[in-house]
Amino acid sequence: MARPRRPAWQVERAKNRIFRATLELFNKHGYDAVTIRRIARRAGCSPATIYNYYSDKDALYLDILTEGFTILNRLLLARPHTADPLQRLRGYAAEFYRFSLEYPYYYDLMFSFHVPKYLDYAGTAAEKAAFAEKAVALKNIELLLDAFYELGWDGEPPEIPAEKALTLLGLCHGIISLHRSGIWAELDADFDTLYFSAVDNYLQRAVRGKKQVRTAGGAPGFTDG
Amino acid sequence: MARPRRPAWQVERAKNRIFRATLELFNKHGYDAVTIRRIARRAGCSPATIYNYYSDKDALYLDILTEGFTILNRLLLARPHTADPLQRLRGYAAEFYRFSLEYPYYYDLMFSFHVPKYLDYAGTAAEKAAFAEKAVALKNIELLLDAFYELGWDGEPPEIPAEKALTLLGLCHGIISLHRSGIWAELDADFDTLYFSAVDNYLQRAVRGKKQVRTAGGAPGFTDG
DNA sequence: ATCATTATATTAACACCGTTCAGATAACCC
DNA sequence: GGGTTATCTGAACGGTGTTAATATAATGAT
Repeated sequence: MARPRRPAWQVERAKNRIFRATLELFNKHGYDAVTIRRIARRAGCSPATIYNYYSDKDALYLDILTEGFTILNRLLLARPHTADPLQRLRGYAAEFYRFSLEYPYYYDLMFSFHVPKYLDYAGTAAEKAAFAEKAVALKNIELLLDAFYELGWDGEPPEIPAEKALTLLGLCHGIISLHRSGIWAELDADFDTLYFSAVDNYLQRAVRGKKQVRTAGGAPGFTDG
Repeated sequence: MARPRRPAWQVERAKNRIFRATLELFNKHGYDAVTIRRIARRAGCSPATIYNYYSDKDALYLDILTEGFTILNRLLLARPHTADPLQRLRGYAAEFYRFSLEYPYYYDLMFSFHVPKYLDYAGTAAEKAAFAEKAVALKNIELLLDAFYELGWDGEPPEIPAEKALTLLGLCHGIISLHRSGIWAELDADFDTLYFSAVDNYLQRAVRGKKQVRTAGGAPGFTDG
């Protein structure tokens, strides 16, 4: 026979050179600047070579996406741990906000664009990378979940904290996203205080409503559509 | 002299043929399918002709954007008017939700993508179209504003209803956006009930907190960033 | 050492994209 | 009809993601 495959670590190293080149371009010049040809130039290979390591550009973005969730996770975990879950959630919200300002490219990729995510890769060659992406993304949500569990009370149905966590995430993202989309650029609302007071109000509500949450009976009047 | 310009209505008619071709492509096949060449084919002209009527593709999207806000406005106004502002806001939220499902391409264009908006066109030839876009978009927000004003009390500082309106919009958009981005596709949270109970809870809070709103003193503890 | 084999890399192309510009076409006034 | 000019278009430019054919290079067997 002839020429066995390179050992896995060598393949990984070559793949990593492409990934790092992509990352540098992405960090410095943003989403649109990441083209196969520029990546190739920076990685010191030909454009076609990239397709030996990534099935297509989307698969490459899947790795970038994972990096984004990893950065966010590192930021969230880097905060000094506060025992009070409410205070912790406030911290998370503040960190999330800061992340959106410091890493706007990542933010859009992670939360705004329709970049292929885990489910889109089920059964494909990139499934493993997609699984990693999902896992890292979930780690962030789990931080919220933990805090809301602590904030809850004994016997609280387990779907309640999940609902609260997702709502908080939605609230934070919604305000950031609308701000970033430029929709209310003309309204000159003070974005900063809007964000923080909205989060604060929501959290206050989540804690004050402890005993009466769910007495509303599941959103009456909304079935009218 | 020779060959005067066509009357304005004729120019407008030609421009409109391009616009309608774009609209049809956009409605049927979405953002990515709208290419200058496809528009030209459908409008029965050459790609270059389009540039006689629109300075560039973004200017064309500005018109599509306006159409989206117009559709939304029509949907919101088509609802039977309810005297209770709270009930009306619920209706708006439901309609907003339905809009995101029925017009997903518009939704992304209006609220998610970084499409050039009014401010980006200040001083350019497309400023007039940009101004129309802004005006229509604001009409939608004003519906929310009106309801929150009614919901308030005499002597309420005027920035409070604005804050509430934008927060509600942020909340609605955030949940929809995260859902659409596919982030929590794997969490199998019931998206429907999540959306409506979040909105309901927020509105309940807005009405219950009438007398104590703002006693929180403007989001303490958030300056830590 | 050479050869056959095959993993890896590259070259060159394909079919697109948005945009521009020189030139064709066509409509009007004189 | 001729001159003028508004309007339209074909062809091109430089870009994109992707792929098929080809070249390079490394190894095991002879």
